[in-house]
Amino acid sequence: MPRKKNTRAPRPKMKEKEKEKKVSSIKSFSRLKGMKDILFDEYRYWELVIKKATEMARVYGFRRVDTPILEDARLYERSTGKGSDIVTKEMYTFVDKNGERVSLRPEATPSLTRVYIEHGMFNLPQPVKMFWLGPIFRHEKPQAGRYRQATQFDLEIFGEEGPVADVMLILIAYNFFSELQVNVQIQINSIGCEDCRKEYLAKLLEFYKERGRRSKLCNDCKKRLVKNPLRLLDCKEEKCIEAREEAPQIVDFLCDSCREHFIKVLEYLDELEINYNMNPYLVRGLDYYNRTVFEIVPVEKEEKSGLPKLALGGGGRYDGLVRYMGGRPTPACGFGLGLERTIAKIKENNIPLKKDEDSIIFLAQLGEQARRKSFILFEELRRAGFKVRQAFTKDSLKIQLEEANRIGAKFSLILGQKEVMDGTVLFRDMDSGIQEIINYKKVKEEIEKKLEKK
RNA sequence: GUGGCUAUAGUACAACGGUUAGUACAUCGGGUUGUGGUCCCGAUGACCUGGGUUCGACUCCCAGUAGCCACCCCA
Repeated sequence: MPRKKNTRAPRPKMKEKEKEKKVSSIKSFSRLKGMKDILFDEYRYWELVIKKATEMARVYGFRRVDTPILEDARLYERSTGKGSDIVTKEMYTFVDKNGERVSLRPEATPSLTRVYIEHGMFNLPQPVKMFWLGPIFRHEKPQAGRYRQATQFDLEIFGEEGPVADVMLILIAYNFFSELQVNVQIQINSIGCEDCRKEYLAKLLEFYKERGRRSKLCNDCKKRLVKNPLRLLDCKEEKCIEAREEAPQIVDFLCDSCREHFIKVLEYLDELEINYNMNPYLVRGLDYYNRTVFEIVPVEKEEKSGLPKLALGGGGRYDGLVRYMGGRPTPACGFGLGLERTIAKIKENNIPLKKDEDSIIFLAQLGEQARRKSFILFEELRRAGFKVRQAFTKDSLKIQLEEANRIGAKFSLILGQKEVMDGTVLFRDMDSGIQEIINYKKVKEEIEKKLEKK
């Protein structure tokens, strides 16, 4: 056949082109706002992070629990609480066919508390330590590090009152990040128990009501003064920050047992050499917290950051929740941390991922007979523990070798008509391009030998 | 919910008020019908939607939508 000249392909006639255009203008779908697809290479980061989370949880004796993504809306309204934005503004809530109000879970703790109660886990040896990992949903405006579907790694300890539990959680979270080479600091505070907080709140209100002070607050804070005065403390408005400087601090109002608890926590953290910062303004947005609250924030390398850093995780103690949700009085604490944000940090730090695999052996085939034989050989090698790859759907050797190259195969085994007849296999070293003929029956031994040499 | 920025092939970017909207990478094909990575040649493939200004808009204006970012809040 004569060589094709570089004649131009005839342009499609206008009509055809228009037709095509019509076809392609059919509405196509795209992701929902704030939702992300995780594709091929990206997934390697996920494997890394999930593996680390699993490992950390297991080492410290946490056992995995999964809960449904959909729950009774009231579960969250009661536990997370109407004082939180999560419930009032951000929850995905629907009415199902039976008229039940159901919600996509916005966080893990309520479900796990439900699990503890529903399955009578107070009958298990205490404490009960749960490891949970999965998607959560919050209907917010998406932004850097904020998605409507996010993934959390969450640990909860039920039935342990002592400060060791708080510390263990903080330690795990801290190690989790350290070992992923993400530099973090723990922001920590104690918001006391119901009793001491009551006293403190009274003082706090008194303080803010002093002459002129209230009028200086931002509008949100004026509302908070009535609804949720603790939250005055972590307002980011400059004037509110100014105002709080002189405000009474809750640590000064802790009752004896709360103070002792908090001090013990801090002592442990000192001994464990965990980088923490006692932050008297940290209060957290959920209703159920008491005593220890903490957040995990990234430590930036240079002074590149403005003050508000995205928290990578947060948690604390919620001793009253189990009872409040209808269970026996049970002390508890937990934390959740965001995997998307964690991965973003890992990427930011250019932490190299381990190479996918080395010493991949690619199996190429030519012709129907050879393909069948390759299938068998492939299974044999796979069972023998070799990292084999193939492209049996392809016919052309060229394309198969391209594939071998793309995935970084060390060697290719080529099996064609000729080799089938001779009972041999072509062995190709992908770096050098050197090939040799080896006996089909001795393939495994030969591969072993070659791999050792490398 | 409020505000800012952006919108061009699969991706990353150009350009222009006026016939064929460029480049790189990716993809596909060929040079090599049993040989990849390099090289060479070729091909496929895009102006977010609607309105306005204009003789003429991908370009200018407005709106919508989407994306990114910030505030709020949080993982």
